[in-house]
Amino acid sequence: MTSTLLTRALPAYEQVKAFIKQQITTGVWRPGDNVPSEAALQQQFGVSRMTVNRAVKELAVEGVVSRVQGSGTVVAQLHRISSTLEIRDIHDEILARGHSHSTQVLKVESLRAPAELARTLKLHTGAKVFHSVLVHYEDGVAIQLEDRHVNPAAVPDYLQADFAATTPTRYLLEHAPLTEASYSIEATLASAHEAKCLGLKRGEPCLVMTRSTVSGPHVASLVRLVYPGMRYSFGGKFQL
Amino acid sequence: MTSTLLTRALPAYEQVKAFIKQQITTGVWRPGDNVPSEAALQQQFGVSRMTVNRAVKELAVEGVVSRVQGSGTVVAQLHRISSTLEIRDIHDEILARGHSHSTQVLKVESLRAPAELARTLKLHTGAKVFHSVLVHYEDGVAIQLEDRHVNPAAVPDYLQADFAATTPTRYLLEHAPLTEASYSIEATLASAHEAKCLGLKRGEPCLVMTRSTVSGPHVASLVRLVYPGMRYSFGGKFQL
DNA sequence: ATTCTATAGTTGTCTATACAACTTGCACAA
DNA sequence: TTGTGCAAGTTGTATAGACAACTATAGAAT
Repeated sequence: MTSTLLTRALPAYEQVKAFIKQQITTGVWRPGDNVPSEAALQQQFGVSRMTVNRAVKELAVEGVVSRVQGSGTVVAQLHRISSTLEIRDIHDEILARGHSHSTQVLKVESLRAPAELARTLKLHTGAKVFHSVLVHYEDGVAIQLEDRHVNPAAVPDYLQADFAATTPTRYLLEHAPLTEASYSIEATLASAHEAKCLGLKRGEPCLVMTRSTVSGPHVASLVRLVYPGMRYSFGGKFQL
Repeated sequence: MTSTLLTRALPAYEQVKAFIKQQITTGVWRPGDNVPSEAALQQQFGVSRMTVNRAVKELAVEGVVSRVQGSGTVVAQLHRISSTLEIRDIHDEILARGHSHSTQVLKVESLRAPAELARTLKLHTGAKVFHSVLVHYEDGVAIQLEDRHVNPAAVPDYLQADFAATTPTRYLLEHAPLTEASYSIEATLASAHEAKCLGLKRGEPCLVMTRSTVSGPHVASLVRLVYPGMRYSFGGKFQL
């Protein structure tokens, strides 16, 4: 019986990537320095150019190096913390943490859009807009206030959904395929109403994520997610 | 003279990507559905398998589809907002916005690490640690309080730097090649001292980023960046 | 019924080659 | 001096083929 290798041989392109990353992390190559051309690396490693190309191209996608056609490859100036923020159902998210999720539906209604809301949803002022307000609980503790406006043109049956069984996020992902989204995160103080819903004292800090999603031709949804500042944080990691 | 095409023909692999994304955004293929095999797409588009492979592989990296060797490709369940958070010098960042940057150095010192700090820097309690506190101004308005602890083993000459001329971030990026970093963002209230430094009223909300960086074998730096909540936000965008 | 085996189908890696697209520097002409 | 064009070097795209690695399934053997 042959012994099993604990560390398998890395694919050739991974070895090239590892070499380049090592040169950078050890400070041999510094930001702005030239990286050898594909032809040079090809000779050095004895592999085909396509293999070298894959290695360097992937490093470019990761933001480690920067390439210019016709000119060459250099070590990137700024290192990116590439954090992938997922749009996922808070129901699944809480269950994945091994906790229980419950929802309180505060409001499900149809209303006429005031000017600013109409602008972000690309509708006319006074157009019909759906509106839902929910509080999500993790093991009985309020963790998110979800105040959402939905474009009826994109999701006509939104008001018929049962938000005790299906979260608005899930309903939207299933009924309005996502094509585009943008978000911003900021710190604010809880308003009286928000504090009451989340069980906070007035004046406690909150993390607020505002997110708008596009589905096909429509701006489908504009949502304001309020998290208790002391009980929630966004995090990420970067590794060269 | 030949007329210039405004929209150039897309590369073949981009056309394949566009087709797949279109099937998803129009709802023809839903999350969990099978994506045709590379052989099938190869026939459909009349291109080589490598070209199809590139297209689908890139979509997998982007999180649009999910692949399993031997099994096949399916439309990914959750769509990711992939936001790249850059570690960059706040000096450059402010200048890039066309504003002026100035710095006030509040503290540059060496101290003995208390237990918790020592733990995160992977040092012994009581070990020597460098400490710097600065306030950064954008057009004269305080925008960031930077409270930083640095591992002398990673950056021995940190205290000799002139932080009026070079920001700590820049100094560290140049003297301690970055290999790893992790961060977390949360909302808190400004402490009395922080409020004073940033020119806020006590009790105003702040966005706090805590970040630790690794350079080679050392945990190089632990920094706490406090932003006035009303004047700063993190944002990002996703596009299928 | 259960387990094993062969096989077909799928994705992962790699090669050798070719041409296109772009940048840069240099020689040369106006 | 200025600009034009050329050549060399570099990255971008694409092909046809090959084998490896893995999965799922159907059929054979136990």
